[in-house]
Amino acid sequence: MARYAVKEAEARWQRVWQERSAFQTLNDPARPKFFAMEMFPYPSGRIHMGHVRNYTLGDMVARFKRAQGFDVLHPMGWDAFGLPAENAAIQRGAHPGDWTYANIKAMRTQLMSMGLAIDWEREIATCHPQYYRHEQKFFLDFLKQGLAYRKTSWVNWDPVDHTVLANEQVIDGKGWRTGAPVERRELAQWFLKITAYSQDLLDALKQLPRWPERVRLMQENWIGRSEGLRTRFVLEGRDPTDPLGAIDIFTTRPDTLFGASFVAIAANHPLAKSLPEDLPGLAEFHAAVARTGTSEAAIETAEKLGFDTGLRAVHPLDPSWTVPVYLANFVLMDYGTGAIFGCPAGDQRDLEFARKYGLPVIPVVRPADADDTFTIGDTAFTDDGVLFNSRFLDGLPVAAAKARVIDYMEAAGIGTRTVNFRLRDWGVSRQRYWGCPIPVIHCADCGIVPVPEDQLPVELPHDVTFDQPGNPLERHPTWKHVDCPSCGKPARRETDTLDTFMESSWYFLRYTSPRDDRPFDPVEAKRWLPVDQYIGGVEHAVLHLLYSRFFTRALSDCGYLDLAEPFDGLFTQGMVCHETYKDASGAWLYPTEVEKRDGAWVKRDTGEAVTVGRSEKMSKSKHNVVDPDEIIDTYGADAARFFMLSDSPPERDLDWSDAGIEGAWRFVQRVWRLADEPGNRPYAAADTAMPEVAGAALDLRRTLHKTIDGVTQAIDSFHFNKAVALVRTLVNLYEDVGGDEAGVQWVRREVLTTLAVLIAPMMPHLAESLWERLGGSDLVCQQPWPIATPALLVDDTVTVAVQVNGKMRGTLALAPGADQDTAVAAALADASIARWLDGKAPRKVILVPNRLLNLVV
RNA sequence: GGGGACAUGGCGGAAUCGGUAGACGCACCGGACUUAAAAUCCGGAGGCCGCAAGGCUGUGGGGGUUCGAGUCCCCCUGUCCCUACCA
Repeated sequence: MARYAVKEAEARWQRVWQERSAFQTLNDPARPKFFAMEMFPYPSGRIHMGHVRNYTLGDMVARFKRAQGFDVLHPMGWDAFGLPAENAAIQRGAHPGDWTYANIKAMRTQLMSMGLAIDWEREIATCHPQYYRHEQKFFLDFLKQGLAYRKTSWVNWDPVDHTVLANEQVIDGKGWRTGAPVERRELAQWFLKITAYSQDLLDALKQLPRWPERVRLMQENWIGRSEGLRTRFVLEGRDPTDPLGAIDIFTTRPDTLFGASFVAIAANHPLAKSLPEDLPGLAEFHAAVARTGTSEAAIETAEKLGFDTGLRAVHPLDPSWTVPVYLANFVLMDYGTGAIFGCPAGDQRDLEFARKYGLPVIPVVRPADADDTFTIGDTAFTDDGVLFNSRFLDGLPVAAAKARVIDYMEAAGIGTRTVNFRLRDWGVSRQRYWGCPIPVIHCADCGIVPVPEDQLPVELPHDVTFDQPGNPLERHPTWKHVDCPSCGKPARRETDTLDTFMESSWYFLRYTSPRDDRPFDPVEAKRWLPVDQYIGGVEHAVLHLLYSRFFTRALSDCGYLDLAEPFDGLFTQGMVCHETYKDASGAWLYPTEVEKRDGAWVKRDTGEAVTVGRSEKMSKSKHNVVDPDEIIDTYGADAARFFMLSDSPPERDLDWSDAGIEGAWRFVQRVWRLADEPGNRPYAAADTAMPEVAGAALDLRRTLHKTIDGVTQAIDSFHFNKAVALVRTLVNLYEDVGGDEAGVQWVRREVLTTLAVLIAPMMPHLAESLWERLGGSDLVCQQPWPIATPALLVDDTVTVAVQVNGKMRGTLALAPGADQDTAVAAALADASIARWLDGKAPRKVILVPNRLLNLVV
């Protein structure tokens, strides 16, 4: 039996598509536009299964929309700056630029072998000066608009290598390369004022109905709007007008002010920095803080530590009441004012702190059904309740007490109702080489001087070395030494580069006119944006997507465009997982190193027993990866794509398995045989007039049109696995219908030609081969999407489920739309149903037309 | 620590609005073809009881609402993702 020669066919169609520029953006204003975009890859060197899934999903949408008549923009590019290129330079001696461009070349070839309907003429790489020069211009605009500024913040510092480490490079508090305990250091860095848009970024989430609910929720919580009170605790014996004479605090629980037992400030609060360094225990406290990483998880899970400064602060509502002032490692300078008041009775963290340092616990809110003898044990009371021990707030519920105390304090001029956001400004400085240079110059006399726009781009120097740790830009003999553009005296270039999230915050704009001298052509951007369908991993749910939303607003405010939201539709795909394997020594094994022999997993070469672990996200560290190249080489791109679309819904994790890809491959072969080997299932020649279609032929035809309808809806709603199931069901029925009457033959041709178009977004190469074999004109990727005939979507009879007292007792075949009396009569006439009624008449009847009949006796 | 999700046969999943649970596929079992195997084709199957007809039971665990719950509500358990310098 002749197999479908997958490799030859796929290579041939890819060549044909390229020769005919089949996927070039049409730029046809008569058609509605559709911007389909997947998250662009980091050029690591080889595509992985996550990429295959992402681009398969995107290609499905792009090809489907193209068939539906849209002018589709479906581009590809490279998120080409980043840490791995520098690691490669350190480990292998390769230049980050050379390494990156070689990787792009290799990965482009791999992506092309997937047969994606991409307009490759719009390809971009963010490490190219023609890309990042525009980003530098944006930075200068942000600087002018006050959206970029400098301040100090903490970084992870490796004391041996003398370099800044990414959170990822800190493992159990130690530097990944040196193993030395990481220290926190304060460094002056560049920030973008994303907080200027906090409220707008929050409000606009409501206008993104085509985003997953969970992503909107995560962003909402990330922005973290909270309403509360800002007030101050004056330090005992100090002048309240002195900047260090009082502590400003923000609280969302002003109702619990009468339960205050301490004030806590961040370790890097200005007041903390003003303390005498020789206070006993202070150095130890700071050392402990410095040992904690800078990540949120590290800070929040660290043991709560405090240091009593010996200072006392006066309660804002009672001049005779003072509380101690502590430094605390859980108070963050970036949130609110960097200082809190502690009410142990109403906050679990405060309670633990109070117990640890022997501070009083004054209960101020009690459950509504408790009396004033209510006390706090080892759990703070954080629910709604009634105020007590709280003077003029006594007896009020929490919400009323909040309003009352804020009103009182505003009237007295000792507090302000304030909105606070958890969102912090975006730190964009990186002390690294392989990123976009920040276009400013530091001059001893003039301060920070922007690089004049006619001198952009500030290009990275190519001649850098990675033989010693730290930023090569710092060590470069000449690069950073420039004359001040303002006064002409010797000055120093900024050696920090930009966070790589900067490049991904505007690449969708560049795609609309990738070779323009400007960042983008405003006319093109206006036509194409927003992106109609953006597809990528849920791991980007907060950061990348929020930064892009901010960037679009910031660019609009700088006059580049008039748009707030860059992504109209968002889809977040699940991860690709695979079983894990370990040998007896606990070393991870690659799937290619193991095999199943007599029902047990063993190492392929030695036969040694292998432990099979649960399926986890494919990762190099656990070796549970499958190489897409090998899969495409063995089974073809169509089978790989079809498997990616089968079974698992796109938003869920997908388990890669050999059995799954083999099943997909078998289906490719099976579909091909339908057309190539008609055998006892002959189909009509092209242009045959329609004969009478009845019986099995009509059933098949009805199924075809239901399939068209179902597949269309399934693709529209991202239920690609259901689209696949419908296609398979159609093929199953096709194979079940025998005979060679004219009607059957005619319907067979209708099914096959329609099938070619329906599967084209899933298995584009097979679809072309099928189309060609059937004698279709042009290419199947140029065919319009089929439309179901409504009359063929309804059946002669419907199956109605019959329940007695809510239990399934049988089914009835009824005419569509049969009324209650007809249905009940039919049920009573059916002995297998009637016997459950015990001869009684139904007391209540529930009919769901065409679906269900429930008789209650 | 905080935030977000998920849980249905041996496995991945389907069930559009609260209305026939298990579509479709994988694995498995039996059969055909073959010297044999592969491929292909035909048939079977949630579990328990039963020769069968059929019955009972069943969507992580516990409770509730309803004529009817995988779906809605409350509580619990487990797993995964994100947590601001990985991208």
